Amino acid sequence: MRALFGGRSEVVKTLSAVDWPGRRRELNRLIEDFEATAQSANRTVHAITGGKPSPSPELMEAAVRSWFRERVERPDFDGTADPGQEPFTSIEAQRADLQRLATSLGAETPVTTAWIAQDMIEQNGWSVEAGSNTFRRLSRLVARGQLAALGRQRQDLALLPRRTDDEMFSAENFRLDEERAKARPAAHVSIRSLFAKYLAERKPAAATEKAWSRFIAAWVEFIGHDDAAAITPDDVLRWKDHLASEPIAAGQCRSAKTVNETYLAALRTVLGWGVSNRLLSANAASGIRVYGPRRQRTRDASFSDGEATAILRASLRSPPIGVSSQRALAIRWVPWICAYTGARVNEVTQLRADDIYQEEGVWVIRITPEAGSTKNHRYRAVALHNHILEQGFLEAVSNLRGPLFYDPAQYRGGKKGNPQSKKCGEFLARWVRTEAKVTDPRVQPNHGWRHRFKTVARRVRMDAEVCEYIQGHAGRTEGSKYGEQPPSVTAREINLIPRYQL
DNA sequence: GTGCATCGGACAGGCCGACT
DNA sequence: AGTCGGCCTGTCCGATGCAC
Repeated sequence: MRALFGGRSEVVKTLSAVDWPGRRRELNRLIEDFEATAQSANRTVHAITGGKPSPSPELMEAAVRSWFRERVERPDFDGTADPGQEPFTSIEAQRADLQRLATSLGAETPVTTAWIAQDMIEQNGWSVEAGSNTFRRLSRLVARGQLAALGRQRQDLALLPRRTDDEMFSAENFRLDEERAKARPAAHVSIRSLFAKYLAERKPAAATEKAWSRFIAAWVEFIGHDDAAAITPDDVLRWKDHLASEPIAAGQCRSAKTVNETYLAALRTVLGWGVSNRLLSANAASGIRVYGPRRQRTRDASFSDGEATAILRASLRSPPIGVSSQRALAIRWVPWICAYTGARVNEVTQLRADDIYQEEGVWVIRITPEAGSTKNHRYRAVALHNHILEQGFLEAVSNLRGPLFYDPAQYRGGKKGNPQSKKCGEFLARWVRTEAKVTDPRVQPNHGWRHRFKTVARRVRMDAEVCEYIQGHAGRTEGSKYGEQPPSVTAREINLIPRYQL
């Protein structure tokens, strides 16, 4: 192995890039190179040492029986061959050789026997050296198979009933082979490789990849192996109990929802993918779930009037000392946009300068997965409320380029699951707690706007279908998925929301 | 020291396909 | 078409680390 790494036991590389994104890219490239080298080295070592199993006598016998069955069931194996034909006579000529090999140790291996044996070794992925004892043993078994096939052929030619002279080819032995094959575990399938294939095919959102990677890792950690085919329902049950009873922070346990719909769902889905792609025979996690108490709600999820005005008032105060211009801009405008459009906070924090434009004479914001992500993977354009325009939002962003609420230059090369736009949303959540002093843990600091938007929309009888569109909910009925909500329509409905008087 | 980036983690929200 | 539940995604919070 060491020789394949230039005789070294350590690999040291120095990063040459001067900035963080560059370094991260360089590091990723180096890691990829290293892993590729390690993999190819592994393959080389594997090829040298075999790594492949040496077959047991039982396995070899079974393989010869399987060859025999295939041979005699082949369409060209019939009793019509003319005994005078060349192939027939040559087989007859080999008969004596085969007989000698099958019964005595020192005999020469006929070339056909060697070919069949070699083919068998390759087919089964065995490690058997030509000329080794195992090879000779296999050759003798193959010779017995050839003799039995020959005997069968002679019986067919002479229209004699088929009879098995060699016990090795008895019906009972074929039956036992089938039983053993059923009992034998399937080829090793690692749960990590299944997950990787699932990711490659499904291409889930970055947030999902981030979360599920942890769950799969937690599973492997718990069960102590990586073999997906070896997982039993009892294993999964033990994991379920462990997850539901393990104390997490503050002496609490995970909720049933967390266990069922994140940890178990991830495992179940990945195993299910394995089953549907014929890599596994059963989904060991299927149907396993925790039954826990329902969560109780003791207040409305939307901001109260007092909370809403507290946040909006705080947005007008000068921002905390030291925050970047982007964060200051976020504090000033994001709460207002959330209040008047009911958008998800990160749909707003990912807005770019180009996403604010005029259409049909109406100023709109474009919320699009291109900027980062949207939950329903769809684009939408939503009018800005007159109150936002009057406060000078357009002027505030008119000179900006690119993302409005975070600075791409600050990017250090983090994964897609932790984008800067989300961090801006998290920053605002903290700001709501500490600066705007909305501290009730039963209401979410940003998401509370979405609930409130819906509540207010009902109060002013906003058109329900347009409201769904504005908030970026997938259409509830088939009909609502057709057609568009033009800016003039969203403008009309959005301006039904009464102005916040501070 | 501090602001921002990153990651780990719990869980709420909500899409969407299956089932009537 | 409406309902339901599983799957998936986003929100929120905590901890830690780096650069200025």
